[in-house]
Amino acid sequence: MARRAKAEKSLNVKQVRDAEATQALILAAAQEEFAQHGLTAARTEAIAAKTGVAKSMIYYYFKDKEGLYQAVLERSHSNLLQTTLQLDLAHLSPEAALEKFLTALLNCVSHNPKLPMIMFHEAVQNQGQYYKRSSSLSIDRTLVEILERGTATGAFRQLDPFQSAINIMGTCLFYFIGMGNIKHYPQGKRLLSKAMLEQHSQEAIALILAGVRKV
Amino acid sequence: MARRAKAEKSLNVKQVRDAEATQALILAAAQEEFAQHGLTAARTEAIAAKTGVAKSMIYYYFKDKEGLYQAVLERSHSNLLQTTLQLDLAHLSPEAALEKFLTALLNCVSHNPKLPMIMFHEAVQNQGQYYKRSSSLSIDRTLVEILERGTATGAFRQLDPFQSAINIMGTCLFYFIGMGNIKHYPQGKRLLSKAMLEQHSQEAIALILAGVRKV
DNA sequence: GTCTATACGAGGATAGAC
DNA sequence: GTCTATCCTCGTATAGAC
Repeated sequence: MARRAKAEKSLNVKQVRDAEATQALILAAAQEEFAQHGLTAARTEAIAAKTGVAKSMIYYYFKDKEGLYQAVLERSHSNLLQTTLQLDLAHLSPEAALEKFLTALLNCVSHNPKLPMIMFHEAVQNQGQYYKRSSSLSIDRTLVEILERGTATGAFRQLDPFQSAINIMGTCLFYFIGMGNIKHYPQGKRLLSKAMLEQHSQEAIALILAGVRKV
Repeated sequence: MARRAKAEKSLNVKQVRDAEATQALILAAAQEEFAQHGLTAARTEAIAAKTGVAKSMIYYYFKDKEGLYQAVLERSHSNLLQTTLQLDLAHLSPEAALEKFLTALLNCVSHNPKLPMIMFHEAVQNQGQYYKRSSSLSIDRTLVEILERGTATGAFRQLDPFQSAINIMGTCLFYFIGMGNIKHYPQGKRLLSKAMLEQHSQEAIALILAGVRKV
């Protein structure tokens, strides 16, 4: 109970016997664990320890580890999915649309840096079998469409929209995925500080916009 | 024995009782397994099954799972490390140096598409604790130096070399990491076909060179 | 060097009290 | 809804024969 009270405090939750609060607690801890380890290597034990609730609550609310994983996956993607769908890019020029899209994307992941790690584990470990269901593919499709429009109007140079969409996503997301290796680079900056995240967004957008623009 | 003979044939190995051959067999299978699952989620059982040798041979040659992991990590990186060190970029213009570096990098990973997956399991799961030792940081340092030189001479636009190096690596490597998710995108192409790999290299280089060049 | 058989611990999942 | 205690499978690692 001491452990639970502490965990609750750090996450701004109060009641001691509240279904929703407990679920939220578990989901938050699970997101961290799955982000670092992926489905197979994640430990329900570790998740329970972080939340302060009993391990069995995971099974009570989510049936099994896989159920919890799918809940985390869906919850993590929904934010980004909502955001990109609400952008209303059709009336913008390709370049303006691209910049708006990238700003939204980078803002999302800056506020949820675990998301790229989760996506990555899902891609590599599970070959995207769960990702497939959670129709997050629409994010990529949005980007491809912007690029297609830009090459058609001549605003962008001749490029392959599909390949370029992948490479652009890489430019934005790699920072978060490679963090664990990057941080050993001899330079004292905290990669998740507000200043560094802001700088990363600006640098990524600048690189991409310059990279696609017609010369 | 039937299983072993088969595995040996597919990897062009012959003798039935040969220390080096067995080690190579295990290393090859382990690389695949670790690439997909990372250290913790990898199964020694699965590695043994792929090779056709008994599970206990892993422990005979590599002491334990972690020992095998480190051997795989070192072996996987050495190729890329060798290549980048031999490039002799100092006498080239920043732009030429960058193109040569990128070509070498993309060529390496195209021939060993598992490498980026291994690097990033290492980054995410293990926070780069093994990567750190295997002085592979020199690859990134090479790229940072090219960018520093380019901004100093005015060949490149004003950009942060450290941030840009990360983003550039992302442009090149994300394709391989995100493959599991990307392949579900509704388009019939095999991402690892020679044609697609070649196209990816060209698109990535084009995007990056255009992205850093002074306008 | 290679195999088979097995010990042993870790971790997913459940039972049942409160 | 939540906890404690427990079951049992899976997976690492070793022993020992060939």
